[in-house]
Amino acid sequence: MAKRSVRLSRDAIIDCATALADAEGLEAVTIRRLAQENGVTPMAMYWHFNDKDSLLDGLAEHLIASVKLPEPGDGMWDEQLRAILVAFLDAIRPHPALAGLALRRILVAEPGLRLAERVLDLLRQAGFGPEQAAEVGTFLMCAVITLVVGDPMAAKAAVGGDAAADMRHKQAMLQALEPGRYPNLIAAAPALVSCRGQDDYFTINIDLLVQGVRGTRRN
Amino acid sequence: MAKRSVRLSRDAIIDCATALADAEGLEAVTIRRLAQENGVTPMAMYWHFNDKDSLLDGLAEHLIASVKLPEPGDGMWDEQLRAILVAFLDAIRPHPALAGLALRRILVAEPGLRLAERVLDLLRQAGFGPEQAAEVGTFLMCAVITLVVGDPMAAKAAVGGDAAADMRHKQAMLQALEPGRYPNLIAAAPALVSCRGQDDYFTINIDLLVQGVRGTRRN
DNA sequence: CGCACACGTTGTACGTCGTACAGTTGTGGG
DNA sequence: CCCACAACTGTACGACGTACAACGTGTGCG
Repeated sequence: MAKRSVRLSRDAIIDCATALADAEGLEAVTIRRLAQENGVTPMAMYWHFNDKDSLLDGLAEHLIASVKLPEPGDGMWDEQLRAILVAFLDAIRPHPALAGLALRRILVAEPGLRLAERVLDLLRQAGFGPEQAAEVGTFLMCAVITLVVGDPMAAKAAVGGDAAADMRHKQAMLQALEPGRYPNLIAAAPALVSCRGQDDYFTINIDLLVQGVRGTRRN
Repeated sequence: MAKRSVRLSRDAIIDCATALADAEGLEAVTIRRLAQENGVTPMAMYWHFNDKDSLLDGLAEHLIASVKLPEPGDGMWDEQLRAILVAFLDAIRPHPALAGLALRRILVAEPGLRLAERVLDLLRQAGFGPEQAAEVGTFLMCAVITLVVGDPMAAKAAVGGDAAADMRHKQAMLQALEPGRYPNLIAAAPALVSCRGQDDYFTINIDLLVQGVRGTRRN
């Protein structure tokens, strides 16, 4: 594709990999493909990254670094918590193929540490002890990531996989179930196949999480 | 390893793959490895499964089928909902390496359909409309799965990866952060590295989810 | 009793992946 | 000018999923 202008840089590779993942899914992000995309030999990648896993570390860090944390402000703790979760969500939503990488990588780089620190701080304000704040905070961040990775758009890339046709097919399958046994599935079929990726889905479930924290705290 | 006694069966392969994933992680579950484990040629697998993806479908279905759904009983909807989420959690906790497979496969086989139907039914009882029940129900099941996949035990298999040493190292790293910037991370360091996989973590966050549903419903 | 045939399995081969190891260049500071 | 070192190339290996065709074998029918 593109011949490199002067030199290759770690950041350029990460940007390229991010674009590639957005366009064709995470499985398209391959050492060889990235090299080709930059007009370079596969082994050239290993100058900038120790191995593929550290490339993925870099991708996750870059993704988490794009979170626009709101100022520590003065609102209620629950409003601030929602704002942080929404900021996190907004950052990862454009990159559903990469979101899963962050699941086990939040605490490995500085941007994730800042995010986690803010979340823990608010949970402490809400009355949680250090251990419970750790447990709830860990889950909250993982849950936000899960909101994004379930997106069916992440599966569109596979050899021209037609996502729309797939969804139509799935909905038809649900509505063809035995009405006696699965009335709710049939009634909810359109929403079940399309809800992920829709604004409603994100707002109602972020709400659920914040309400859950309110209902779980000790004071 | 093991020579097959008489013949190979789809179920035997799935059981073998499950055990393999539990022992060495999902990345050890490979067509060739499975064949070798059963004293058979790799291509023999393709008689029982179309391709690797349908093998993974089978693994996910088998996992979801192991959920011991409580009887539709007569308690409050929130108690019943918790019971179902706990049943789901209990089924997938022994197999953290496989849990992630279920994320996008709940609605593809019968056991997942039954689980989803029950969840939707209870959400309708709680006052949600069909669309909202679909959105919340989808998220609830994904969230329970997320509780399990974050487990650090899933990363132990890689070439003799010493999970305990890894956790000690991570905790030391957290506690070595600048105290001025990351006080909460430092205070919660022990819990942050060990909370996943502990009973507290699961119960408090299942609680959070149920409380969240209560706080989000319309009536 | 024997034979055909489908079921289950084998053998070989191809293309892709990550990456080890050693060699080669281009460029900037002495 | 030159040379050291950062950046990159070339070749090779083993593992992966799997296409395709050939092979053995147990079972049911004549």
